[in-house]
Amino acid sequence: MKQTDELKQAGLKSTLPRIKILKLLETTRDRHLSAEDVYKVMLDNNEGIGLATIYRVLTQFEASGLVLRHHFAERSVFELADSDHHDHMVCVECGKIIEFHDDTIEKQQLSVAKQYKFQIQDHSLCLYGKCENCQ
Amino acid sequence: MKQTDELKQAGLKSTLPRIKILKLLETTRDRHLSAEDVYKVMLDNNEGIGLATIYRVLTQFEASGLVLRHHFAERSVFELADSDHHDHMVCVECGKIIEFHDDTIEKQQLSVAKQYKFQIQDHSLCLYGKCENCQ
DNA sequence: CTTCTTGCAAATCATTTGCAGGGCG
DNA sequence: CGCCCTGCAAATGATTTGCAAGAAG
Repeated sequence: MKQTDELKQAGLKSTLPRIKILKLLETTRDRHLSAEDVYKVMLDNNEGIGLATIYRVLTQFEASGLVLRHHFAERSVFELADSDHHDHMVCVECGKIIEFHDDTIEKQQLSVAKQYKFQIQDHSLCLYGKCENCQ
Repeated sequence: MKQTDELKQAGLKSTLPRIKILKLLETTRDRHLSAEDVYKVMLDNNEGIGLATIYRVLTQFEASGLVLRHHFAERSVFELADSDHHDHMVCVECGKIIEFHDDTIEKQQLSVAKQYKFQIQDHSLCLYGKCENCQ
């Protein structure tokens, strides 16, 4: 059971809710799910996992580095943390999320921070607008 | 009375709460206030303005373009919308906010969006870390 | 006066926490 | 079998809304 090992590696006991949530995240790499989203899927599948557990597990996943948390549209969304760093474009029409990475921007951020003697720990860059289909 | 005119120009009836909130924002251009922040100031000044009104007024200000809303640290903060566009660095220790503008980053964002045929309406770039004093 | 606005309290929303019962190692 | 984990319900914190009383034009 792959997820079991991933959880152990992350320092988390392997339990049914955690395995199922991790599995879901792995099958939805192209999306970014909110706790509520995860909850709905679990409901549909009659997994009997409570919303509080989803929040707890996702927070634990974040703490252990398994997932990343973003704050789009005043709501937390999560994605697996095993891909390279990237920023996001969010379509305000359909909610589609496009990931991108741009070295020029990344480097320039460091440069700007240095100018202000600011020690960057993290950053979030999010472009809002309309994706190709919604224009 | 200057604020009265600004409100009318924005299409809002000039009322005492609105004038006072607008005035406060104008005297705190260097900061970014949350609804709660505004409320506390009003309380200290015995203005007798309810928190709900603050929220309503700030939302109306945003809708009319008078102020900008940001979502730092899972909480909405507002700033007058009359200055040039800039991005933010937020100190995770003391909450200090540093504004900056970088043309290279701005241009690169447009370029990236074009690559994905994404029509940018807005963007938010926020660097999190420690400011000079908190390192 | 008539309508838009406000204050207060109650209602929501997303998220967190307390607690008693359950499941993993 | 002990301790960590879970479900459920109640608690929170931020923000919104309903409604009757109050200001603005």
